[in-house]
Amino acid sequence: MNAREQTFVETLRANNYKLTRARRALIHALAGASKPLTINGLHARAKEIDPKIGLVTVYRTLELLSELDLVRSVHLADECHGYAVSTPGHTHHLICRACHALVEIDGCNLGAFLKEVEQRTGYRITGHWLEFEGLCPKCAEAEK
Amino acid sequence: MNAREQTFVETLRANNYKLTRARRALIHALAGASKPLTINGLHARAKEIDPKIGLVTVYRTLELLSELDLVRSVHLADECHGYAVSTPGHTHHLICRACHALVEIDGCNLGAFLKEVEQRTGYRITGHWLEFEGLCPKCAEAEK
DNA sequence: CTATTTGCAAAGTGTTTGCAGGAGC
DNA sequence: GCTCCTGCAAACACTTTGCAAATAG
Repeated sequence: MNAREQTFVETLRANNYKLTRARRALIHALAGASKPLTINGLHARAKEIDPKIGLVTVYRTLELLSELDLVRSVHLADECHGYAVSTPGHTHHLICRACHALVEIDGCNLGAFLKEVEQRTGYRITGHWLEFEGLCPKCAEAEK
Repeated sequence: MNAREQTFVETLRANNYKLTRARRALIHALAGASKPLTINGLHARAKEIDPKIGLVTVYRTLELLSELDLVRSVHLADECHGYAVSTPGHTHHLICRACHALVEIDGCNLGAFLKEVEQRTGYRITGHWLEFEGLCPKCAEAEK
């Protein structure tokens, strides 16, 4: 069990949620992922651990984990809904358009641009959402 | 017929697409909008002009207009798929979270940040997607 | 032992496809 | 007149809900 899984388990306990077979399986599937996965992808992975887990449970568990800020949903260009483990704080995502590997970008220096936009438009900006798409070193190499 | 509609019509013609009753209705619905609309919203608006227009045609026409870069899809926080008229070039969107009014932000000074991220990650970044959420002046006023 | 959680089945949404009739050029 | 486009219905995919049985604590 790695550090990520540890956090999941502790957070669930701290909030009085039971640690069931299905939840363990899904947590493991999530914690081991290096890229955002779709609901179906997660279901498939979780099934390897607990073959009985149903798709419905995946939906419900993701909703729960999402409320606890343990996972966060990512919008992929092609398929709208992906889920990835969330690291605390404000981050952005960089996703490889070939293999879908995901890197979290922390430290976001949009501040100045944001202020400029606020002045230009009169809006009060309360949030933003930034995603980068590109090629990871491996895929860039492979494409040559 | 305003300038936007003109562009729509010309682009369709230039690509050998027919200018049908349904397309006119949808174009009008789009061109008059100041905020991104959902499929259903567009369907409702288009129906005011051509009561016979079916939802299916809205889907198909939006797909077409999207291919021609005349509209672009926007991801709203709550409802995933919205469509807005696209102005040419690279822009970002600022959307009021209360009334959904949309402002296009042109001039995007992400360049430096982008380079930094490229160096940090080794990725070659080929695209990005930025959306701001906030309160427009009117709604900010109303909320007091 | 009790309350929560699960899995199944079924209902509900939103989107896409096949096809015959209708409209644009 | 010929082709492209539309509308309908039905198929399809994805997500949510109701409920009885299973299980964690």
